[in-house]
Amino acid sequence: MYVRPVTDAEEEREPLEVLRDYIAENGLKSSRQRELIAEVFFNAGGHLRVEELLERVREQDAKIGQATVYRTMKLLTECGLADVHQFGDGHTRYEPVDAPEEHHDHIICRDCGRIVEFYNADLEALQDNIAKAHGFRLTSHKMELYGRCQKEHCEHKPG
Amino acid sequence: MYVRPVTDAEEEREPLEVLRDYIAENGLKSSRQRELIAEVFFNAGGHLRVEELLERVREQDAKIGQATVYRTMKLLTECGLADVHQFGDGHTRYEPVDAPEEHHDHIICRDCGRIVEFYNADLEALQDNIAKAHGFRLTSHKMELYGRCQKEHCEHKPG
DNA sequence: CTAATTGCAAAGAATTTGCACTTGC
DNA sequence: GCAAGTGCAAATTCTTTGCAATTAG
Repeated sequence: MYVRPVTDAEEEREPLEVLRDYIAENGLKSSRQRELIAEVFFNAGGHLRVEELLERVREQDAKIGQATVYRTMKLLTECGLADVHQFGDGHTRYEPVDAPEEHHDHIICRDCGRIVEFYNADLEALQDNIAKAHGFRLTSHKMELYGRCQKEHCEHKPG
Repeated sequence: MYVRPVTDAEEEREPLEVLRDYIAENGLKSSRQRELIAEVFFNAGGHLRVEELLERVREQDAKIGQATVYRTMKLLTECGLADVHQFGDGHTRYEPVDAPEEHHDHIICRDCGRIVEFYNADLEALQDNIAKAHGFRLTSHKMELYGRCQKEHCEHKPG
């Protein structure tokens, strides 16, 4: 797994802090529900479907409505704290954006559904060049590699 | 737009021919509807939503059911003649696979929704290497660059 | 106080499925 | 003739929305 090097200068801000600031700056209000959903989301390890997230959130507060989870995930996406993915299994997945400046991509196993993250600097640079060559100013990208992982690593079965 | 060089040796087979063979080899049956849907699909230029495809197909035969279009697109995907894409606007899009060995990727404009295709050999090679490095045998990939095209090219508005 | 947020249930949108009828092989 | 394909409508699944009640600032 790629581990981002964090220097003192670029120290990361807590996601919840970023969220609170965004809320304050936009005339919104914080709430117990939003805090809970965000907290569960950021501690969950990523690639969560809304359904899974709702499940985990309800372990802490059974009364949370699914609409609130949808609304909160949209909010987190707006303020740049979450990324949306469609890996082709029909489920929308959200993933925390820990370090906006160090984007990562995904390899998905067609056999077992395992999702592996990777980071490749050459790839990032290449993408920028391609976009420029076509007259685009790049804002983000998604790259998904689909394949089969070696048998010895292929532990889980698709859900 | 990238144009694939076609040599005599790797001459392309007509998609409809490929489809007919697949049907024959798998104990399926051809039908007027399938032929029509496939024909419209391959002549449509790509990135079609099912809804748009259904519309165009019904111009030729108003009685075609939407379920048939869904079922046919699934069939075309199975036999490698169509690729599925989710570009994040909430619509599933299908695109013809003309030349399986010359995959292309997409740049999508966040402002006008324009979808531009590109091919980059370095990118393809890099992907293979990345997959290998993670113990995956690559079967396919999707890469989507999101950005903003220069104003002078930004003609259409998002639909 | 006032406006934003919530939970619920209903509404929507996209896709799949059951089934009787039709059609290709 | 039999199995596969079709069209329709109903059923699913995922997500959004309307609204009255609640809550943060």
